[in-house]
Amino acid sequence: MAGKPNKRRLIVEAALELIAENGFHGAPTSKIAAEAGVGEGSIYRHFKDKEDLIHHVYEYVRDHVSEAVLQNHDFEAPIREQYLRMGFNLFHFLMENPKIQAFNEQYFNSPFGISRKREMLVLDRSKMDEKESNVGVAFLESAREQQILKDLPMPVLMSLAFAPIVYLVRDVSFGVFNLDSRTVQKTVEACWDALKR
Amino acid sequence: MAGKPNKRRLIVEAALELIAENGFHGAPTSKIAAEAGVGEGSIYRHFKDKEDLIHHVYEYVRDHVSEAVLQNHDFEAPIREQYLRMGFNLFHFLMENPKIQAFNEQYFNSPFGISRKREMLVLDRSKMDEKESNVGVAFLESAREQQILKDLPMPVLMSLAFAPIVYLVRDVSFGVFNLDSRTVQKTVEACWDALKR
Amino acid sequence: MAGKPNKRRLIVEAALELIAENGFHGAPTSKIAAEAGVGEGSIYRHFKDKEDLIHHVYEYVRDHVSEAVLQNHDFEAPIREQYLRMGFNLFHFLMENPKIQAFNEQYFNSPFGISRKREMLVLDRSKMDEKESNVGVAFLESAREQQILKDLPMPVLMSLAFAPIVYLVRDVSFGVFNLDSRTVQKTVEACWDALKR
Amino acid sequence: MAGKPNKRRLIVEAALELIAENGFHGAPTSKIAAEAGVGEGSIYRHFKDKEDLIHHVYEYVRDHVSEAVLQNHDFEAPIREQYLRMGFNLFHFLMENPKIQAFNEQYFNSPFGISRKREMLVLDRSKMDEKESNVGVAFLESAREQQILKDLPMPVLMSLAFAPIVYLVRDVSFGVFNLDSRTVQKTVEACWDALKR
DNA sequence: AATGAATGAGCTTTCATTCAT
DNA sequence: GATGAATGAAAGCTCATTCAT
Repeated sequence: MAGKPNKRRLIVEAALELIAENGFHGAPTSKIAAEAGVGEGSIYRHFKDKEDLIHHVYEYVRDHVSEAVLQNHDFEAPIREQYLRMGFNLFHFLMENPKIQAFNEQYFNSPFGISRKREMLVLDRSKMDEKESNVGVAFLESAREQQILKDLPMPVLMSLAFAPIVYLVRDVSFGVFNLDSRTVQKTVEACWDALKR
Repeated sequence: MAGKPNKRRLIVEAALELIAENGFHGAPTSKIAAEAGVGEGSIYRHFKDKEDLIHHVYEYVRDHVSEAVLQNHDFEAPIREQYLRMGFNLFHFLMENPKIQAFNEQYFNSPFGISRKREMLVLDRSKMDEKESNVGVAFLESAREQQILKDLPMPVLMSLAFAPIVYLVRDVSFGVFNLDSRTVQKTVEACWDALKR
Repeated sequence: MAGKPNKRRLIVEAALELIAENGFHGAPTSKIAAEAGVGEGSIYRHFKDKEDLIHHVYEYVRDHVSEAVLQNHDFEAPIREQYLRMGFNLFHFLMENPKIQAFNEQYFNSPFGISRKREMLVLDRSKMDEKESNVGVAFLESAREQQILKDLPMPVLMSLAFAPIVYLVRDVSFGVFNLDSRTVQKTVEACWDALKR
Repeated sequence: MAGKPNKRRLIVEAALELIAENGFHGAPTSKIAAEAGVGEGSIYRHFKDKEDLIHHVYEYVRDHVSEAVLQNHDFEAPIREQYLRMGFNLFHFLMENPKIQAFNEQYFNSPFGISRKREMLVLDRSKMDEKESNVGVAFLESAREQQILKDLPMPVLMSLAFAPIVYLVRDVSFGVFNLDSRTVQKTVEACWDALKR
């Protein structure tokens, strides 16, 4: 299987690694190329420019997060169970992939991520949800319709559901403190208290 | 009072403005000096280097946030009221000071902020809380002791209490959507549901 | 005839077009290959390197100019008539083929053209004239021998005969002004005044 | 007098030298800086970018040519004498300053010079003549009004008057052949025959 | 023969920092 | 103290050329 080393992917992963560890400043194209084991010019065969590469790294990251969040998901389970599973999944995935977490934070607080957000606004809302929205939106929307969740706008529900988790992981990644699995569970349950009616 | 233009402060405020608006990329020392109305060399008389300056901008920002959160605070009010007031304050302060919000996000997700966090870990824990922790920690700690809040580690409580607010403000700043005052109120109340026992 | 698409010629013409329109800067080998409809590598099967290609473009251009100048030439006509015809021909050909004019100017004022000139100096003088000299030389030489023209060195006669025309065409190509056919005629006649004894 | 080495001028002269000798390709900013004896960054303190520098080199060159052409000019002398003096001056100046000639040719046949010409067209005609036109225009215009010259458009007169000289100098510069002073004189006189009624 | 992905030297430009004034 | 001209390392990107297919 495979065979071709898939240069494009190597470049994306090298960029992810370097940006996560050193920020955009610490990820010059020369280092990215070296880390990926390709020539500097090859980056520009696969991506229009550095910005384009970074957006593709984001998509790579987003897809992995989405996949992880849905791991072992049981669409028949009660809504609460479904949410707890997603929260738990997200927590553990980010903890085990601190680079992804680190990249995401860098991205969304840089001109790159901002311009991406801006572009998203131009797109039709439904399309945007479909492609972009991190699986969570659809789930929360349906739960809100079932009157299980508080009647709040979607961005608010998204924040209540996932922001504490992401913030916490950041602190844990930086080694500020540690969380045992039981506390993680209780944290996600607390988020549920914020969401539920 | 006043009289001296306080060059140091002018530089800090110029840096805050530029970084908030254009990111670290868009804030070269030459522009900061121009914006502050001082010579380029003068920055290095007041700060060891650019990194040092940026850390001082952070401190400036942090102090303003702390002050804003405590505005009109009634230490005698019920804990819930106290928290709602703080959440509300934070929300409105960040909304009305998008530059501070923007800077904070940039800072905490850049090598600058990370190295700051790393340094903080070296400091004595209690000292850190004293200097650093955004007033909220003391408040939450006492409320937890009174068994009003869930028995969770402080970083978890901090996340539940403030992360959704900060995330939401980011989206609002980017113009993704708008929040009326009533929804803000309900959002902070939802956070309280996550915190309370 | 035809049948083979003559890749070599396609490449030369693509290069001519691009260099004329965008200068040497705007004519990377990748674009030349694309414009010619061949693979990038194929250029190097037909030409040693880019410089070699450019010299061949020049030869292509030179041959076309020479042919055009001799159009409808009557070797029996009076010398003056012969010259006027040549001047007129040159003028109109360059006006109608601005790319050829544009390429020529680029070429003769670039390191490529200069090195070409240098090489020519090494060649035997008579051979050079035969191959290189734009038909005009032989004509002027014979007219000088007949004592119709001033007794000046050949390069001087060539300049008097053709330089004003070439310069004028450049200005016209750039759109600086326009020339009606009658003025062209009078211009060539003026050049004749410079040449004739 | 002097004292300051005038960095700006050093850069302009270094650029002139390198472009004249090696073409635009052979004049990277790094070499220009080295030749001028300044840091690479200093170029950008004095000029917006490389293009800006090149335009300034042109102005430097143009001013020197204009000055040289008017050397020992006697505005009271007969028109013919005045023209012969100008032609002679131009010839000798370019011969003695082959770099200026070489630069000029490069410039006017590059995107730089073309864009300059385009800009010139936008300017008011009279202003353009005043600032730009190489002294010759005013002279020829007045002579035409006095009915001494043929009644031809100004660009035509300019070509007849100066193009043969410039072309010849190019050949001489490249070492194709040599001209004694007497032949130069006769060449300029031949140009006069083209101009005069 | 023909291709075009891959390369890396070399380009223009920026910017944190220094230091003579 | 304060300045800002000068610097040069390092950045993003291009493109002539090669070579495995």
